[in-house]
Amino acid sequence: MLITQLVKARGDRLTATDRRLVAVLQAQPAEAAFWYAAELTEPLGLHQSAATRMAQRLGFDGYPQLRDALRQDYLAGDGPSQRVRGLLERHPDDVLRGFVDDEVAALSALPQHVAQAELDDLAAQIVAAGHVYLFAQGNAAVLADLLARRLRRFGMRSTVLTGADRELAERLSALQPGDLLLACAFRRVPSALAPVLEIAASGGAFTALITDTLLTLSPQPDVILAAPRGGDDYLSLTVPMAIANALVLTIARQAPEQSIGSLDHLGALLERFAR
Amino acid sequence: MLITQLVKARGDRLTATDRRLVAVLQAQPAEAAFWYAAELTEPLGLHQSAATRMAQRLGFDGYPQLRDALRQDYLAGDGPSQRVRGLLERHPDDVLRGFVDDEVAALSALPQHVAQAELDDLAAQIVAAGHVYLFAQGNAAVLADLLARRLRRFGMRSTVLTGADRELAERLSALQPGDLLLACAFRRVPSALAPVLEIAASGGAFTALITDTLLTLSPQPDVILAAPRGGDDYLSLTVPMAIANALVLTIARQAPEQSIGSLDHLGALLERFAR
DNA sequence: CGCTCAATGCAAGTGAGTTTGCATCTAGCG
DNA sequence: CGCTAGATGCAAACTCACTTGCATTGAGCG
Repeated sequence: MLITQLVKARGDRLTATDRRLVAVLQAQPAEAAFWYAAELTEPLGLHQSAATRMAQRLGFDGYPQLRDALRQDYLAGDGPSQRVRGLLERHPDDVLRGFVDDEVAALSALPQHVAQAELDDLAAQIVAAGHVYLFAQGNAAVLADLLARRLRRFGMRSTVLTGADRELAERLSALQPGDLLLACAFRRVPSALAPVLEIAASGGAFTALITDTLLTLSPQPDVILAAPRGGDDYLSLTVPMAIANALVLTIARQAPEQSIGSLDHLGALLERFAR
Repeated sequence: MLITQLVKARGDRLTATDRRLVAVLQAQPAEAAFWYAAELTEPLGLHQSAATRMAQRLGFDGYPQLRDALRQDYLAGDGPSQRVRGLLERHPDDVLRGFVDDEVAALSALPQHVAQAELDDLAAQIVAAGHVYLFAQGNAAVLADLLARRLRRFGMRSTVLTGADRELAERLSALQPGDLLLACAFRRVPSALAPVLEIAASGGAFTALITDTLLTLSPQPDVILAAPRGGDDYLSLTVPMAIANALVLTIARQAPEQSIGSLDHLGALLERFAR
């Protein structure tokens, strides 16, 4: 994309305000191609001259010249005609486009498979839980890591359960009634999942599972959030990660004082490190 | 299409010249939405006032009003911003739906920001590299982990660079010419990034960066793959993860015997564990 | 054949959008 | 702490696209 190339080449001259404007141009290329300077700057509370100066810092005579360039770029590369072409004939060489198409399709379908009400339920359980255990094996481990990071930011305590059996058993030995186990597993059932679920359930913990197709397990988790992933051969974590993110957002919504307060606390701690 | 509707309704008042102009508007709706009156009329050897008068005969105050209508019609119908419509009617309580909308929008735009050719270049460098160093801090660390896992499956050696300065320095001490550094950084520049890039570059390594907005760094990486992430407040890793996945797929495509062979090898090893 | 009306080109006038000099403010630096 | 350089807002000046009155042309019609 032209605007990205321009920033790569001349970005060192840009100010913070310029970058805010550029971000808008990147996010809304079609609309921005029509805008006057004021239409670009006013939503950001900036004067229209900011647009002129950003354009000049990017090497153009003025803002209209930048806009012309954006129009050309938009019509040449990303115009609607190109788009339709893209959807019809699959791109044999464009791995990125093909992959993105699959991912978008899978992601768009996610709300049909997971209801907000289910997220609300699980979020409430997590907010109420004493300690959260996150189980994952293999690639799914990055999901558990991500969830652990986000929960930590909210001031919630969690333990990531990864690795071999002995490791798992050790970590689970601290489990108490009122705790919660959230497992992430895809395609195949990890051999450790059944015992972990059993231990958690018999220990009085609430159990939940984020998965793609693993709908029948024994013991059955209390909550299952399941949505198919896109693509056939290469399975990404986009869809389950979206579930995880939406879950985090739902938690933040349910316990705003706790989550926001924790972020403030985090900021204060960070400043003490910066000294 | 709007212009067709207008002619149906008011076409009886149009002159022969008007119809020639309308035909151009119908044939090139995307381009015409940008044109000044003169740009529309001059290719036909007509004066710009012809545009004004055609617009008036179609019921508009003047030519700019007609053009605005064409733009609206273009953006609403054929344009890529049907997603904007989805973003307007926001779901206040459905966190999942809102989040998915943002993510789909950002992901759809990804191919506009990163070209397959760029992925091809970087993939070739990675295939040729002796050792791959993956740098990431904070949330981005999950990305580095994911890349490390995928590369490992292809039989490529990699080192994840996370954590504090001393740790980084130790790991980097093994860096050799012909190695490759792939950094992941978003929104803010991690303080360790500049020295790491410097060390890698001066050590003869190829340097690359996956990012959202960090386009200007010193030293500048050899390759930058940049695409904005969706949403305003909550920034997910969906878009950068898609870049990473597409990169992995591109590598697999470029070095099929190596990547597939490694997977076979992995399967054989797994069986020996299962015994 | 000449009259009338509508269409079109021309060019001056108008107004919206853009640029730019100036003043203010902030951050970096000695 | 004061100084300098750069960034930003403001407002006047300016540019340029658009409109409109007028003149010309051509077609239709008595």
